[in-house]
Amino acid sequence: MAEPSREEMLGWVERIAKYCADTDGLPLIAGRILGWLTVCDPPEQSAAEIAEAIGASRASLTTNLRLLSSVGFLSQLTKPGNRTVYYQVDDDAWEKVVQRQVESLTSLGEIMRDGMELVGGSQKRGARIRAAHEVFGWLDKVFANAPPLPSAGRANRTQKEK
Amino acid sequence: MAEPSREEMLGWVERIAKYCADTDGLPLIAGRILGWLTVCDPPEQSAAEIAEAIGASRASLTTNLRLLSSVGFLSQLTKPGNRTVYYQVDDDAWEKVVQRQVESLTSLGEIMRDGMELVGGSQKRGARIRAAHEVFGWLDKVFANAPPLPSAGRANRTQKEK
DNA sequence: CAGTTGTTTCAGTGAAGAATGAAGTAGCTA
DNA sequence: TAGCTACTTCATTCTTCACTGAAACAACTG
Repeated sequence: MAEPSREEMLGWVERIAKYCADTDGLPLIAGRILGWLTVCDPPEQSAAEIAEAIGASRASLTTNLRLLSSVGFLSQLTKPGNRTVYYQVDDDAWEKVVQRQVESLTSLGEIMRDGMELVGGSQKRGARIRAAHEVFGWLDKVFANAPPLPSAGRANRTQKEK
Repeated sequence: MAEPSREEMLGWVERIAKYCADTDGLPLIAGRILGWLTVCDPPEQSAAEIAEAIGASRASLTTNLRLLSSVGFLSQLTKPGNRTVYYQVDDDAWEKVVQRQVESLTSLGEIMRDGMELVGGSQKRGARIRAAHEVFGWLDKVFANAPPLPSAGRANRTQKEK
């Protein structure tokens, strides 16, 4: 298996960044960081290295690394006798992305439930919202029947590497 | 069942609008329109009526009504001997919202597949992206096992009311 | 042909926020 | 203590975009 070229990797990173920006409202640079850290070698990288790779300023890196860490997508890693902080993506970062999307749908379902209560689902005027509400009932069912997430099998060995 | 007060309705509309703006990147006013049309009485309303209800300018209404129509969330309705155009939400508008979210996740899954191909999922450096990829495999399975959408039962009787 | 009504276009305003350079801070080394 | 080096904060620039008022437009009525 040939090593991927830097260009190929950056192309892929850019797709990820675009996705994050478009659908998650994340800053472009945050998306690039996330993308880069999922394919780079080695997995842990300093802010400076990342900045160089994706072509962003250090200041931006500070801001966005904090953002990603606070949401729990990244973990930090320090090495003895070295002031540099290394960052790496959590193994289940992307799972969190998915979970967040699913949860947001769930919350929309709750709003619909409230709406139905508000206008009375049985009346004529409730037809539209009743249709909407059914969709979320369907969604609930889909996830109720779902197999457990893959991460359930993986212990949370992220972070701790004693 | 008591009629909901205008205030209650507007409060609910605002929740919907916030959701749409936050997670779908829709303009606030578009979200308000969508929300209002989901609970208003009667279901079909003129641009002027909507503008009055949600407190927006007619110009904004034009813009956002076109936006919502182009995405297929609204349908238009005219009455003989009346120049006014009435708008109403499609019965499956909210289903489309859900579908769009799901599709966006699917597309993310494709990006991950490409990424794994890029770095080689078997190598050490592929551990992170392999974990990500598994999540999307899981997602696929979840929807593969899913019951059909409720709209499959409902004929598309929107639009046509002969 | 005027007059009325409903809708659309257009240019402008304001606000939000991404990204940066430069200055500042903190920790290690000699 | 002086001098690096890694990182952070701050103030600023720049862009984007929702929203609006005013004017233009189109269709119908008498």
